[in-house]
Amino acid sequence: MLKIGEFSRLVNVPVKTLRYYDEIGLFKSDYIDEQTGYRFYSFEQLPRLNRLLALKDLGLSLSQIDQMLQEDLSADQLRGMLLLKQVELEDLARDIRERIARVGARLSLIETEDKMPDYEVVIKTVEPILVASKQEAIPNVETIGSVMDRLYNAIVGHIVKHKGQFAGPGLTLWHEWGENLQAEATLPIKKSIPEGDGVKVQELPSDQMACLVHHGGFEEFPRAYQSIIQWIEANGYEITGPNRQVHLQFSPDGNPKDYVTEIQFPVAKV
Amino acid sequence: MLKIGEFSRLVNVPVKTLRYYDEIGLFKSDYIDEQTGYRFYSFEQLPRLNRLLALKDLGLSLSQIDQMLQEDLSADQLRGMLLLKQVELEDLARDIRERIARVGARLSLIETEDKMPDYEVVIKTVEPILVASKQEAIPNVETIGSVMDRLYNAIVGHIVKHKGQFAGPGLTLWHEWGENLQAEATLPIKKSIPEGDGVKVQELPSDQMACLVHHGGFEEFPRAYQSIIQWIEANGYEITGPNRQVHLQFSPDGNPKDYVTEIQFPVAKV
DNA sequence: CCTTGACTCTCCAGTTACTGGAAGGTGTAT
DNA sequence: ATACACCTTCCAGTAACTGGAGAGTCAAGG
Repeated sequence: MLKIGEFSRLVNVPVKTLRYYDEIGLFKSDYIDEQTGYRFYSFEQLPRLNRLLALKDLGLSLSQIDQMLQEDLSADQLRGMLLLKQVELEDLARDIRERIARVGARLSLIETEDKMPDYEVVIKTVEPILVASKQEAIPNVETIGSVMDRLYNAIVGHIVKHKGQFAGPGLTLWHEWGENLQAEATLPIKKSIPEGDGVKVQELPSDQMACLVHHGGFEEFPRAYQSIIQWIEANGYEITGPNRQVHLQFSPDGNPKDYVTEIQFPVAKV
Repeated sequence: MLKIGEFSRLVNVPVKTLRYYDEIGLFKSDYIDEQTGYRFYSFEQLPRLNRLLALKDLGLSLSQIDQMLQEDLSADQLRGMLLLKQVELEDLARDIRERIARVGARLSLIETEDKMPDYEVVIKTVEPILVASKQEAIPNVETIGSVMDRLYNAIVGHIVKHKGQFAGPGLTLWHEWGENLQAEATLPIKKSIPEGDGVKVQELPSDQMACLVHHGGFEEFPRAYQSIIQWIEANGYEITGPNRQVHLQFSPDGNPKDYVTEIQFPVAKV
């Protein structure tokens, strides 16, 4: 019989921890002196504790270990739990590899700019959203403003006509870049309304998005776009669809300095 | 101005979490209505929150993030914190790889034996320990018992002669295997005593040990040795010195069934 | 105007696997 | 007798939330 301190030294487990395991019933002392309350441990307990430590070493939680230390567990059940843990660990390993890559990307940004990056890109999953939308080609860049005005006015008119309810800030989808630029103006609505007037009603799907918030007018967009695209490449994602501009703060006659726009690119891990 | 729920949806962060960040002062709401206590958030706060989320994504703790969000941090300080995090993550990644390997090793043990292994091997660091010892060659295996008896008796005699105090169970070191087997019997002592009678006094160094506890007589040792050596190989360690047998429970005239012996091999990661 | 339902508030408890400390009892060596 | 190491219980704290109770707020619909 060993006192807790002796046993602690033998197995290299802190006294506090042994008392804790005793308390939660995971590993009870062999015998307790009723007078003094002193715990006593025996050598016969070593195999159980060693198995416990070995399982802990694998990264199992104490409650899982508690289950696995039950005598009547079949080899198949043990196998199952270990396989599960293996998968879990591999997921974790992947997570950490990605994290290391992200830290590296940020470090190299700091190296080049000698400060934190101007734009922060975050990955988030957007909810599906019901919208009324209208699409049109943009012949050349100067006309963007007027085309968008026209599109949004048409949609607003259509929604009002059908007594639809608005459900949030408008967002613009950009379908094709380069020669034939296609913009789709959309307005979220609460309930479906009939289509017509060139206005479509659709549910934008839930998707994983790389997002960036831009404050200010549209003339500074190129830098923002460059940042987000650079980030997407540096972090091992690829663009999987049309990007969105969410007009969080916007009014056609407001001060462009106050505009707040979120740029979103649907992405997937390469 | 957005209510907490709207802001929560916008940034994809649970309301509870926003309140928590507010409470700990990491990310305060822009304005609080004094009547209702409602929190309100503004678009201007998005950059800070996005930076926060990006840093969290790197695996930094909230208090580290809090520091990094201070405006007046130099690029060098940022770099330092990120480099630190990088090292930490790489350590963690290594840990997890090893853990995956251990889970794999245990799974293959279960595959071959269809149950948990008989012996559990644990890695622990042993404390340095002062011992009186005597070494001798073992001409052939049959004589082990008598030689060990003689060695231990000699050491006990020497310690008693110098009024030394015993400090724990004896342990035997095995120096050379195969042709010329060398055994060193040792007894821990509290304070140093003079050498003599062929008895050496030395401090066994602290070391990382692969350990296994065996209950019963010596005739079952081969299986125990086989288990521990197999484990050491399967888990990517190598043996770096003489192994020890710690005689936790032993008396020359006792019942061998009650013996408890811990077998320890000093090891290092390959 | 009243009700309903969606939101919001604060406060408290629980999560994991311990760790630290206080206050008090026990065992052994000098 | 008195140190001193060791043991006991109980309470608090860790990190980053999450869940729930109980109560107040707001907008829409009847």
